[in-house]
Amino acid sequence: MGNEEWVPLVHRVPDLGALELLLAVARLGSLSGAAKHMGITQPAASSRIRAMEARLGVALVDRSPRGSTLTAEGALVTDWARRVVEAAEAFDAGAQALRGRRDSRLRVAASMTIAEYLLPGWLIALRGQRPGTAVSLQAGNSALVARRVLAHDADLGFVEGLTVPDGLDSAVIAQDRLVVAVAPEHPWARRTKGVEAAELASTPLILRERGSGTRQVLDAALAGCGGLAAPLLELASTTAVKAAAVSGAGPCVLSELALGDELAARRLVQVPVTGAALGRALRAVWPAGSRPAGPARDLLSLTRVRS
Amino acid sequence: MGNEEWVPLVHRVPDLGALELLLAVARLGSLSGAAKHMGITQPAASSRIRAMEARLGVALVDRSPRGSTLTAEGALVTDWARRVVEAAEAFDAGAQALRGRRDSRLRVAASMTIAEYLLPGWLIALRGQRPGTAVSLQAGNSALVARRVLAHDADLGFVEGLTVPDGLDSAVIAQDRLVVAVAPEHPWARRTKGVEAAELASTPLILRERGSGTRQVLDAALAGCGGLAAPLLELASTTAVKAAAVSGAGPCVLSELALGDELAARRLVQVPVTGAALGRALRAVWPAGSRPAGPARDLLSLTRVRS
DNA sequence: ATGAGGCCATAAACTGACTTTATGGGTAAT
DNA sequence: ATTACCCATAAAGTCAGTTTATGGCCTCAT
Repeated sequence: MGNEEWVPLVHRVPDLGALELLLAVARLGSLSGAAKHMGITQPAASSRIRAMEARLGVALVDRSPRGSTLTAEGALVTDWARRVVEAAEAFDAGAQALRGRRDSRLRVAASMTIAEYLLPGWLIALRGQRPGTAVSLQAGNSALVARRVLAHDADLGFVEGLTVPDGLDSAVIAQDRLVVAVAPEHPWARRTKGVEAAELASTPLILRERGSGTRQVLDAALAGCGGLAAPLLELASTTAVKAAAVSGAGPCVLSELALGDELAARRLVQVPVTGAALGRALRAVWPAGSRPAGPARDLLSLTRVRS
Repeated sequence: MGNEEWVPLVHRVPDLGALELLLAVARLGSLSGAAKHMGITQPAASSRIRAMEARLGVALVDRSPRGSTLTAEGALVTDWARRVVEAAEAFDAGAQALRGRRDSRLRVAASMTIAEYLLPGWLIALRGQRPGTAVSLQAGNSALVARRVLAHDADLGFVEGLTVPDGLDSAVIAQDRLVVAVAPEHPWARRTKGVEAAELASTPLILRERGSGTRQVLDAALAGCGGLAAPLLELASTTAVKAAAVSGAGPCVLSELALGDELAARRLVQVPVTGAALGRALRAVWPAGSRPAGPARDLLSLTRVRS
């Protein structure tokens, strides 16, 4: 992250409106159609696409008197643009949930990992099938989630701990797994067989602070190996942990959900672990006895793992 | 994708500059520091953050005379913003590679799936460790990649077929897997045991067009089960296939790389397949005999799977 | 062929969001 | 107290993106 000569991204990447416009052009097959879809005029769309092509230095669309189609490069750029726009949609879904504080119809409480990585996608899906639903979101640790749900301050909760808090019914919605990851230069990156649980337990690691769900699972999994060594670093956020590991400080342990991007980009390399169960269930929870109904049931059915 | 009343995303999501600024505030702990980092003045940063808070309806930062820290909601929003910015960085890395046509130092040819989903991440990593390297990218099917590499029009190629084209050396860089996915309402979504290869082979599927690497692997894997039934739909792009499957047209088969987002958001549900090997190796290729050197070697070492 | 209806490009005037410049008030450490 | 951070506010400036207005090109149906 810490580059010397940093030119802000904004000057090199078209803005979200332009990317969205490009997607519309790809889908509708014409600039004027895309313009209408976006609520702007045709010359505006033409100018924006042209500006984008100039900035990227590549022709994106083939214009013809009966429509516009993507060039080969345009198709590739559009695919990358789609990922940006989808991330923006997830941002929007989360932000909308965060905004609707008291008065909304479905109130959700979720642990950090779930709120960060899974909920935005679910909310997009929920909006797709029940467009009217207003959702509010409260994020915090498992104890907070349990308290909210029990007090009926939330209609549905999502937790990632090992145990279900008392007074709540639950359903497993996904399996998460803790993953050990190191920078590509780290000796562990070249290990064929990964590491034994005992070696992992005796190695100083980069971890989330004590009390986080992640830390709790790791403690429990390595209890049989003499417990965890003193941490190398203890950081407050997932991102800080990743950044430290990427910079080569040492091995880190995080949810595979949180490590997806880093592993795909090879900024970090996964190290297999033998002899310890690092899996954990992600659960939806609700007050014992009362089965979720209405919007809560809709969301639950979107997330529930079938088995 | 086809909503009735469509308000463009731009009006609901802050622009990339604002998101980037928010990340800078989170990292540096002050508005003025973030402003300097972004090359704007402190009042501009203050105003932008304020505008973003007003738009989202949530306080994002706690301002104090000795710095600004994120609120709890701000931390969550920042994590979502980070995903948008990372997607934008991937866009930029890809776009830069696309722009540098003839004259650049490292010329890469890659198949569509790899160019879409993996290369941008690798290029970000490459830029991180060799900032000066200019990369150009050509995307196409395996045959085109092979031709480019053989003709020394590309220094390094990436293919996803079953076989390595003649005259090329290769290294496996990752394992990909074809995944069968259906809309959550589809009967297969509730199957406990997934589907048998024979049943898959006899079911009309939504597929990429013949000749794509994906299609080729699927044909080969199901050859033993009497071959593939006539496709339900045959579409030209990964995105079109996903859209058709999401809308409930039927089961689709795509790379797990392409399906990541849809599976996480539960727009599609994965169906396990028994009795067929749907894995495939993703390979880097280069002219036989000549081991990659210089920037090509750097990129290769970033992507290579350790084993 | 000829007119109608698509599509896209260009030019000029307009608008507003974001910016800088300029200033003031607050806290903490020397 | 002085210095050095931090942030907020107000007013003036700037530029990208917009609309309005127009024209050219192609295809299809009459």
